[in-house]
Amino acid sequence: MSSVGIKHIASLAGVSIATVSRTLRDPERVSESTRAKVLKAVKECGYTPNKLGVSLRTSRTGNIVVIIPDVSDSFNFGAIKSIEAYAQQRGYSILLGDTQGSEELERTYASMVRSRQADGIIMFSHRLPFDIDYSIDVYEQLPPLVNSCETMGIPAIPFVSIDNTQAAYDATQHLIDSGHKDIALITGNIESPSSQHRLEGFRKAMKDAGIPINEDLIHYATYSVEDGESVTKEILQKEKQPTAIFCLSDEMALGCCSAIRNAGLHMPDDISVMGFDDIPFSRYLSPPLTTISQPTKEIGKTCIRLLLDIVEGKRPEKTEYILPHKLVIRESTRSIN
Amino acid sequence: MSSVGIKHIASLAGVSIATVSRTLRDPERVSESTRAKVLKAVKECGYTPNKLGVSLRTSRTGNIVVIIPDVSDSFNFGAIKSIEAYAQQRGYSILLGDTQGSEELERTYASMVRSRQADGIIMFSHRLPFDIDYSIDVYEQLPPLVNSCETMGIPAIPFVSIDNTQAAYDATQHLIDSGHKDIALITGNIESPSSQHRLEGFRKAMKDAGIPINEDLIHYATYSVEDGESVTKEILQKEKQPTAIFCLSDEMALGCCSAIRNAGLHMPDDISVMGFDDIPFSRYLSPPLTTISQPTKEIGKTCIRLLLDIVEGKRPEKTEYILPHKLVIRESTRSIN
DNA sequence: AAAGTCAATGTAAACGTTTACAATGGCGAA
DNA sequence: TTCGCCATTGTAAACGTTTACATTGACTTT
Repeated sequence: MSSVGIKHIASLAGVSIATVSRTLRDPERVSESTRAKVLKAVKECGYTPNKLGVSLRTSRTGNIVVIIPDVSDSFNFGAIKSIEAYAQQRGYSILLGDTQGSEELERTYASMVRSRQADGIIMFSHRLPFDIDYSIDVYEQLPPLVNSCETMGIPAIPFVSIDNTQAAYDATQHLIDSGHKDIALITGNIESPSSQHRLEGFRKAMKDAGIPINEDLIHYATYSVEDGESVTKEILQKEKQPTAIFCLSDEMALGCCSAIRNAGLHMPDDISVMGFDDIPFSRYLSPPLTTISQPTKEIGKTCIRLLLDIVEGKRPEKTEYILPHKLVIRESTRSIN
Repeated sequence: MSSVGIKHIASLAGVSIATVSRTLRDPERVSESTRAKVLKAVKECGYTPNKLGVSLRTSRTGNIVVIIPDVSDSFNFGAIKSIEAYAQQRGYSILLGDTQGSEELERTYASMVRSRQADGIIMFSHRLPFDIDYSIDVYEQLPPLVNSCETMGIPAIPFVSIDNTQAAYDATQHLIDSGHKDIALITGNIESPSSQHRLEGFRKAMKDAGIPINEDLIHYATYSVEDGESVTKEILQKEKQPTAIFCLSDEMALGCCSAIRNAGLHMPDDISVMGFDDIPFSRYLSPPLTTISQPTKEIGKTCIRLLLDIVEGKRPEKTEYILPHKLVIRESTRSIN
């Protein structure tokens, strides 16, 4: 991979470097004949402008970094895809940063904007990935940043999400309407606002229905297949079993279903399972999973639109964007009335 | 986000910019007292070196771009994770580029190394993402590049993969050993070498067993859930049905299983299903999927190790790295002897 | 013919670093 | 005292661009 610069092209075409630059950025500004000469030289050398030089000069990179705790969590796919599509439309590239949940990696990727390798951040996690000094203006210290699906609880940072409380309320309500009273709940990482809100929604629905909550039926775990499986195993070993299990993510529900099957039980006859997220796989499970569907495409698009506006200097009107969710009833739950 | 540069720190600490740079890169080279002054100024301003400036000067970025047709294909997870882990260990960052199968996007991401935003590429696709001139030395024109799971058929480009032919042979052999003769096959995108080799392995196993191949049972599709589902639907509508279906990816197998269930049939009693890849979900399916397991962690680690060596100037000894696969027998296939 | 306009191009500074080379000064050896 | 050494620091060039400003010369207007 040889390295030709603008100077080389300039001398090859017999013009100044300014003319080469102009030919490439703003072709109208040069005469047709010089343009031809320059483009010929460019083609001959396979010249590509050094983006470092460009970005250094213009202080814009055209890169957006998307920070995700785990790319392998299927829930994020929809959002990522629409983020990519829209970004590309506006001339930006998306750099995906998978952090495996590590705060250190979150900070590493986030530092790409501080160190001028990217123009903004979309963050799928609730931790602020850098330190700020709350004694001085917070706004001034923030890079362009939008929160997806989670919130950091800092008013200056816009976030896009569904109403997790209401969604969990709706899911719980559906189970209650179907006659379930003994409902076990498996949460995601309880430090994340999304988990907290979903738990809250569950409690509220139970309370509104006048069903006392048995705290033993609330299990604290993480949004992973493995936890769904191991916690369900525990649940099934107890003496008194719930008639339904509400998993706060579909990934967990997947593990949950597997544990139920391994115990020789059947869904939804022996036990109902409710998921949350509606990941692409859920409809292919057997039985297909009843769950809460999030408008991931819309979430992604809203995030990136918001972020690019901020990058380009427009402050967003709102700082909270709550998008509608949907209860998707499939075959993993049944009425026991 | 204020923007302080090295100059500002220098004047704040009362030293030259060279000293600031030295303090940060090679602290031993400055006296303890100046070091203290500089570090104090750095902390006060929250100074982070502008990576563009650094990279421009040093012509190294510390970034590796990983180009994947589709992050949502679960098969890639294992490799990505180990790539990330090892890269971080060696001080590099991974930028994930999802291309949605678009050649244009492949080229966009690949151009990051030509435009000096990244040092090398790991490519999960079989298309060369830039033009090269075969009339002059190919080696000279290639950026640091390693192929994962697919090969571009260019000897100068190292690739890491399993022996797809043998793996498909083994899978087919297992079905044959179990008494299956009428085996339907669903391929991935037949332009990819991996699909071609797997198909080849299937043919060879059938031939070696003396079973004539019914070309009507070979279906050309893509490695997606949707295709697995629709093709299986077709298969099940035919008069004479196979006793087994071999899907060349687990994603397809997932759709295949769903179609079988929807047709009111049961696995493995009515029909056996063989997958390929052993994605994380496969063990959680009902019934758990019999499939070929790829050593994704090893593949990823080999790729990144190879690539970083190339980036740092060492030519790899070999250009072909074939890692061992494994037949994983679960419950979606049965013997009909 | 003189003045003014305008399109096309060139010159040089700037972006933020690293680093070769030069300069400084303290200290020990002769 | 003089010299050389060495640790520490500074100066300035370089990396590859973009762009404000200056220059040139052709053409129009008076």
